[in-house]
Amino acid sequence: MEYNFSEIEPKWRKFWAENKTFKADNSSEKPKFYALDMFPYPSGAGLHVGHPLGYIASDIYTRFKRLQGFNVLHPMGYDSFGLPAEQYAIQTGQHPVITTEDNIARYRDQLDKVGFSFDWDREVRTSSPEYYKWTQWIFIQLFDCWYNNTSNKAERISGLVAEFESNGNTKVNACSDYNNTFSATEWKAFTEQEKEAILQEYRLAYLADSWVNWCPALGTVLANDEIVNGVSERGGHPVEQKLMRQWSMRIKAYAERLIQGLENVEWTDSIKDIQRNWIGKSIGASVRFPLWRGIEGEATPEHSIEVFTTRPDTIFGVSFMVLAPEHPLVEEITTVEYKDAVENYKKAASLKTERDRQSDVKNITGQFTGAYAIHPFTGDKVQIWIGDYVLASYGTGAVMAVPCGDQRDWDFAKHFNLEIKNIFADKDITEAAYTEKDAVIANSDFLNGLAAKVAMQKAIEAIETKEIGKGKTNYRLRDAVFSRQRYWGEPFPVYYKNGLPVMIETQHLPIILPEVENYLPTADGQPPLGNAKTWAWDTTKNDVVSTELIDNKTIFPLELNTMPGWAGSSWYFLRYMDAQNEAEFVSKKQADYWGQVDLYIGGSEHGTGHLLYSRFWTKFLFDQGFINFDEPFKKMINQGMILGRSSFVYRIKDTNKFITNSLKSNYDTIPLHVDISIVDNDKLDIEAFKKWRSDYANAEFICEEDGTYICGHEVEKMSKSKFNVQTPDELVEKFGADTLRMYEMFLGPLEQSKPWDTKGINGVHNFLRKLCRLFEGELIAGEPTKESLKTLHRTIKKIGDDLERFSFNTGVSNFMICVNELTDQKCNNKAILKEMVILLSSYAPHLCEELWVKLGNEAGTLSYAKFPTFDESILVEANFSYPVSFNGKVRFKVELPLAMNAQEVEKEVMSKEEAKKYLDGKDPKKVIVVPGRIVNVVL
RNA sequence: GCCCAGGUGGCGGAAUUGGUAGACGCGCUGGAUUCAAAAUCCAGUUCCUCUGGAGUGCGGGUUCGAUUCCCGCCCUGGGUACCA
Repeated sequence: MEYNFSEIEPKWRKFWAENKTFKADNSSEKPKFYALDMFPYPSGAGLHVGHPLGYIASDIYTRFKRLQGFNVLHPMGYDSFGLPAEQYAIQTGQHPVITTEDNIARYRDQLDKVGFSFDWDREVRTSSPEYYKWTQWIFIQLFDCWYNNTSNKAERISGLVAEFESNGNTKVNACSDYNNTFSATEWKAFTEQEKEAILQEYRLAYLADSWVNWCPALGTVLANDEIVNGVSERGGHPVEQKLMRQWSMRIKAYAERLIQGLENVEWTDSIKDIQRNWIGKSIGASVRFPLWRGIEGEATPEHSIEVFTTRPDTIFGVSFMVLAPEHPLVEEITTVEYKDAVENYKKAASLKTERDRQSDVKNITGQFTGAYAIHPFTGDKVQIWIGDYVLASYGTGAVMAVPCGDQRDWDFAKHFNLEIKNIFADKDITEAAYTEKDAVIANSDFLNGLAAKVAMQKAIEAIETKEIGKGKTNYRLRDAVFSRQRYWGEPFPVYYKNGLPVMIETQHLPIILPEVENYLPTADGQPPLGNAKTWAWDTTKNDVVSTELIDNKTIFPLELNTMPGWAGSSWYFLRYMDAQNEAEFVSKKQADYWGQVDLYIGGSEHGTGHLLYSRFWTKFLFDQGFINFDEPFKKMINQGMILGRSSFVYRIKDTNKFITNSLKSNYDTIPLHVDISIVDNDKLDIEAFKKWRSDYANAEFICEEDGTYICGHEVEKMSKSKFNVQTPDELVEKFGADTLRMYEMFLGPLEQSKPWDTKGINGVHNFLRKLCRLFEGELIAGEPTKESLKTLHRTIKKIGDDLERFSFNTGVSNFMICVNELTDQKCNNKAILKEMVILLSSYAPHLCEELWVKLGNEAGTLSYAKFPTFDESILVEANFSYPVSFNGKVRFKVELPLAMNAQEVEKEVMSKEEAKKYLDGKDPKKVIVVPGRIVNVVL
């Protein structure tokens, strides 16, 4: 049988689509399996071979699960809100809806060519109103909830209001930035305005003035995870700190649960670590240092500086304090004498961008304020400084400086010649601070002689007894800014009444993104939605109306910001379960049936963004009883990146002459990227090169001896500008989808990054052709040979094991071994080939469908066939060829029955001629026999 | 700096529990077939000073036996960072 993939493959893809072969049932007697891929952003560039890598793996796995009798959910969709479509709109005026539609069509076309078993009836697009209706709905739920630290879950805001009305806020244990207390009477006396302002401090989605990362070049704020090395992840523009009124998400409330939850998921250690580090839990104590009032002479407890420390055991080592320049107390405490110096320092610090501050770590700066605090245990006066190594946004924005135990404090003390007390027994701190937590504490009153760990506990006890602080856990995780000054995102279902945000009732959703003439910010600096003419909420008609009608009585302005990219992607896995539901975001029934995602495959670059936010929303939806699981992704695999292999030609400087790779060192050359499509196995197609660009039409070449021009190569990220992008389409065209699927798996372990190289693709293609040759002659129905049965069952075992541990590359190898063996055996037995086809069908589904029919089976039944059962008895051997080693070096082999015990094996081996040769007349000190494994003779 | 992952032939990689290092594929070499080419088939392919020896980044250790376990170091990739 000829391997005519270009005929076979489209035929079966059409068959699957027409017969809805991969439609998932919403209820079934079978066990369920939910396999999810990270849905793509449909960019204009289309897919390159790196994109489908994870999809191929999950597709192979889900096809395997179907064969094992699972009801499989394997959906796909598009994360279709985002910046590139908007920027294209700004440049060309093309509406992002159109760009997005076009890109999705291209993606779909490319995806279809690979033969995935997606259930396309469940497709979601985050930018479609039917979808973002529910994103808006979830936002409203978050707005309507607060976090109760006592019950340790999100609760409705109405319950909080009821509590305020009966008891005020004194008994409330909430995750909140609100520090004041009020009684029930006081609460009732507040105006609506005041009440809402307080409630904002409790809501999980809240409006607040907060320091945000403002990116002037992009004209929007960015979340922490959207900034890399102090510049925007997209575009690399500078980012500055700006105080802005923005929607935020109180993800901090879930910090502890986000750490704890990692214990219950099967993710790699590395991605769990990324999340733990990002959340940044640190255990320590908060301590108040009273201010020393030189003039009044005594400290007043109301005036104190609160610090957070992870080393309360080192409290006797405190010799000064440092506040962040932005700390609110700075102005109050600074003495007249130091006023100008402090002001100057503050100004200088505020002018530094985030990036400057980061790159300037070695440059130690600070300024004494003239004020002193009183050490709560020793009563000593300690100087209060400001310094920009202390961050306003972490802890309390103030530190107790312990130079002997913290390198930054040590550096600061050295630089400004401040005291460095040594409170560690037998540790030298003359050259650097001692930062390990294993020292014995000295010079520390009641902590003397204690190990750091014990001292830590004791210090916290003392701090609590003295009522100057308490044990405390801090998290680095900040609340997530949820507003973006963009057009192409979900509009907020929010209008403003007297400056207060009001949620639109959920029955009026979705609030559809308005048309604008211009996608840029407005002249007065409003976000792009400020350009919309129809963008006001009529509370009598419950409809969006013209902004001209705004009267602030019944018609109010709508929110001009849109939601960030991660809004839609934080819950899409739930929508797939019930994608067509118009009444709910997902029905309880479907959410209960499908439950957690059993297998999630995607890149690890989402470790601090998407994977954290979607866990947060899942926990929230769980708290509110909408779903019954609080971790979205049970098992996750992070596929590695496929890197490009760029080809280079070498042009002699200032000429149009090109030198082949091996001779380039003899000349002064410039390497130039050359399109990989005109290079085959590093050999340049010279004619094609001349045609590639007009300036090369007259190029001259200095070639290898055999007249070929050999290119150099380098492994780099795939990108258009490096001419090293390989699209899957070309390869499907040339070799077929089954070859592409198997080759992408054969490249190496899924999780590893690896360079793309088409050199080896022939090997995989030849394997499929070799397989076809097995089907060329007449196929026989009778008993298979013992040999073939062995081959088959060895393969069943290996393929099954490989799939279970996601080792797809060894899976491909094992198929090759199997086909090589069956070819040697000239196997034409139907029973063997049938099982073989089922095994291979998840890797190479098109060809296997074809062979399945050739074997006399009904078309389309292969996907739901039964995965072959491994029969161990077939592989049982009577003999084993023992490798015999002397001092660990294998010298010869002896074939012996496996039934033999150790003594018999030893006797047999030692009686052999070869053994005598290697013994060389000596007596062995010891002979180790591991039955069925090895014999080792120690001389 | 700290945390995580990794380092094996010319190349991609295999070795699942401490037990024959280099499976499988590419590439390369030689041969068969062919007028020729493609395709296919057969044989070989870790290195060396080759009846032997060395060898899984480097140095040590544990063990009868180490790619695998332990200690120290080097390199590559990823994450993160004045986080108190």
